[in-house]
Amino acid sequence: MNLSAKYSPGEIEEKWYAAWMEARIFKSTPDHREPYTIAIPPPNVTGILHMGHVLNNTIQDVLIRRKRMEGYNTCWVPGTDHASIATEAKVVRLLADQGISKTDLSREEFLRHAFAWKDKYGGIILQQLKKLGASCDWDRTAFTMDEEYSESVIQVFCDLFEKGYIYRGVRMVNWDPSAQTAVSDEEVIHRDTAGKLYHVRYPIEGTDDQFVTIATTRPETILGDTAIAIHPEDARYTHLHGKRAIVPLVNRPIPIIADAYVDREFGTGCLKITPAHDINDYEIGIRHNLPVIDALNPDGTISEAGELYIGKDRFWVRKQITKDLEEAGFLVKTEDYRHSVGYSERTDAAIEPRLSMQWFLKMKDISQPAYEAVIKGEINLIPDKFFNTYKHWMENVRDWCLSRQLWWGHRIPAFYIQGSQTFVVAASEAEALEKARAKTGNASLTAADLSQDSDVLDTWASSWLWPISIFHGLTRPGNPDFNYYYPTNDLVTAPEILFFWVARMIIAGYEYTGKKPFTNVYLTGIVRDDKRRKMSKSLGNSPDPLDLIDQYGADGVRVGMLLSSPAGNDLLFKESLVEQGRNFANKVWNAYRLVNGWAASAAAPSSQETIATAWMEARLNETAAEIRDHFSKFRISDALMSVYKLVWDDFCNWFLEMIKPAQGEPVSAATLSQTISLFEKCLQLVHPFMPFISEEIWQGLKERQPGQFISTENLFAETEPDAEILKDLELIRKTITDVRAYWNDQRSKQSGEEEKQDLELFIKSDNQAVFQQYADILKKFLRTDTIEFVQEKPENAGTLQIDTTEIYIPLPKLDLDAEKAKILTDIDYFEGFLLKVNKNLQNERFVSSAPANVIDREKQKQADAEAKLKVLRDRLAEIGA
RNA sequence: GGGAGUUUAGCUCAGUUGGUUCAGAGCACCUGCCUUACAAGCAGGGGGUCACUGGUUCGAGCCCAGUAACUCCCACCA
Repeated sequence: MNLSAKYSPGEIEEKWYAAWMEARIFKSTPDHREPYTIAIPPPNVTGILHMGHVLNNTIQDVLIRRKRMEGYNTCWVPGTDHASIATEAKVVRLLADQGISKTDLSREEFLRHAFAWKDKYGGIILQQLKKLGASCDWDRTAFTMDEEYSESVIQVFCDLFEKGYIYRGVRMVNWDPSAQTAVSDEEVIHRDTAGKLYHVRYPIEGTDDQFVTIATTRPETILGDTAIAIHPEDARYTHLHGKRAIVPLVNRPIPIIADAYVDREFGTGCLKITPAHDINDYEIGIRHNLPVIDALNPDGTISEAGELYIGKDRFWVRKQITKDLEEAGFLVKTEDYRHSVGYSERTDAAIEPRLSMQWFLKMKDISQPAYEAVIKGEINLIPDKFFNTYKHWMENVRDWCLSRQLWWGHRIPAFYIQGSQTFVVAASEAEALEKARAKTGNASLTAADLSQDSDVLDTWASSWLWPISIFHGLTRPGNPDFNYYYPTNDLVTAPEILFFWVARMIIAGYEYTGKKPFTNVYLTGIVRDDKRRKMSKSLGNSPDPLDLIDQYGADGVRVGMLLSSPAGNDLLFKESLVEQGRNFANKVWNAYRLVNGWAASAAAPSSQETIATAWMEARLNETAAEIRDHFSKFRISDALMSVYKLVWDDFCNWFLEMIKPAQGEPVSAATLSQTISLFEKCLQLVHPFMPFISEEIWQGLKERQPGQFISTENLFAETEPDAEILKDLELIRKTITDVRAYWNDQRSKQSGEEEKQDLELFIKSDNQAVFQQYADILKKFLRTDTIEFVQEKPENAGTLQIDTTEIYIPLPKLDLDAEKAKILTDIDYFEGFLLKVNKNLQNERFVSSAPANVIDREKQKQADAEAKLKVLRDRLAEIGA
């Protein structure tokens, strides 16, 4: 078979993904084996694959594939999130492009458009995950607005209401004027923003020339002012106590109140109070019983209550009112001012604090088991630095605003009776009617008398049920899938949503199943560019993962992504990492080309072949143990690096070179078959990281049965590595490296014909047996025919010392001065070293307090150093000091 | 303002309860090689006062205190 010198992933990846699907090896059904389950963090249904997804899903796939090969019944459940705000915003934009305004549509019409959009574009991201190699059980693909899933969301809402955890109330919320909905605290991003601080004076009622001056960054909110506040002990303003001020332009008299909240140091020490549009003002308003003037409409324009500028946008008004205040003589001064402004995570609109009627979930009691679970270590956060973050958040948990003023999502199952504020909560309209009749005592109520709350639930109020509802644990409690797969094992997600999602899943898990939803939470880092900037569309610094896959192959992308991403650390993504991944794939490919081209002979294996296979076997077992350890600690990139070095250095550069026959020559049949078996084992270690190429080569190495795949073979058994051969080969490898370096260096100092002299080795060693045993390997790697063992140094030979072994290498031109200098440097070093060791051993407190093994080591160090020094001093004497 | 974390080679990071010859890895860099699997490669090499200062200890990259710089999370002053 002729194989290309360059590995081309494209067709191979498609071929094997199709074969895996055909053979249904990702499919999981409950059986006698131990399950290993991961619930995917569902991406937005209309999302497309970005680098964050690549990182996150590569890690999940690595975990799943590894466990699959270890014999677990692995189940990775994929799915998507309806992502209420993000999706609704997208649909609104799409409709706007078609000239349709959301406000012109009925709820039903809008939802028809939204579902059409979802059906067309929804799930694209899942197809993209397949390109990456994600081995999900696609038959289980879930969506948070599936009928049964929705049922569970509503069921939970009703239940929480019954239990008294849910309440309805007027609260100051973060209002997104663009999406026209409340958003949670977690969805507000605070950014330092350049603004202005406007100093505005309010006339004191009943005077012509007295004013009180306040400072504000939002002059348009003057329209909603209902008081001026000063600090009760501020001597500058005691004369104002009990007086009233006049709001400029609108000419509304408002009280001047005293409240200790006011910071005397800031601005003028006077604070205007706008209860409807500032959370602190709102609280002051409650304390002082102030009226509330809501001067803003939901879309961010001035409402009728604002009296002026009605219907104009808040930012336009800010400019205009400044001008008008100035003209009327109320604007004292304006200064540049940087301050923190909240922006909507979804729409990037500046958030307005706004009073509105919302639904809330009381968090304190319900979150207690979730708090304890992590404290007690029932659930592990990886890395554990997130433990403190989690603890801190849980100890200061705030009530959760559940309602969103959107249409796309789960509609809140509250039904108002005859347009009043009296309501019932029920899972269906029929049930609601029953409850309404009971509540009102009016048996003649009909469905027409009920109107359902128009809000939908926060997205997280559905996705917090994810690990439960993907197995229908609420709608069909105790079903076999749920019993078998739940709790899931590992969750892989971003730290950004630790509170949004992870904490709430834990809460829901304990509340509704009495069990944790998962055991380990692996928190990935954020994918950044090499300048540590977050990848974003606007910066244009985010490569398209699909382009990368086209260019480098999915295996290369996966490896590139994992090469430098320990858990919880941000990943500085560079395309060169993906290149490195591709190069690794190519390396493996070429190892395959080499082995594939070998013919088998009937001859018995040579001694070096026997040594090579035994050594490779030992290295493999040693590294496999290392990798197991890394996986047990979720050190995925360390595990990858172990595999990388095992394959590249040990397997390719040492093992294959050891057994490689001269061109066109065969290798012994026994060695060839052992090589194939060793290669297979390497590929099994590679497979979780590079599923495609490992499958391709594994299939090519031997005839396979239909339905036989690399992942259906269990990982090889744990075997203790042969320590002796590892130690011996370590010495041999060091010898080869040192001799090469020495020979290269010396040759560069020779000149003319002398350079052509062949390398010859004469060895004087108290370790002679080992060198003898591996002489063939030394000869092969050093390209020499001559290795002899001697007691005396030959004429005209330089000396290379390794530990206490002396290797004499004949050279036409010797640089004795350089050799002497080197000996002196080494003597210096080892004398210093010995001094330190001796100091320890002569120190009574060391000898009495250090453990026995440490003392033994110290004695060994002493002996080693003394032996080396002796050889060095002898050489120095011989050379003629 | 509250909390957490980081600081080790040019870059990104390991260094597992203080004890091998401990100062490491990958990449980058330098040198020599188109050696018959692979130049997407092979062989070899240089490079760090472990942020700083003090302390504990027979012994500190590791523990303690202080200092400096940076990062993140939470809350937020109009």
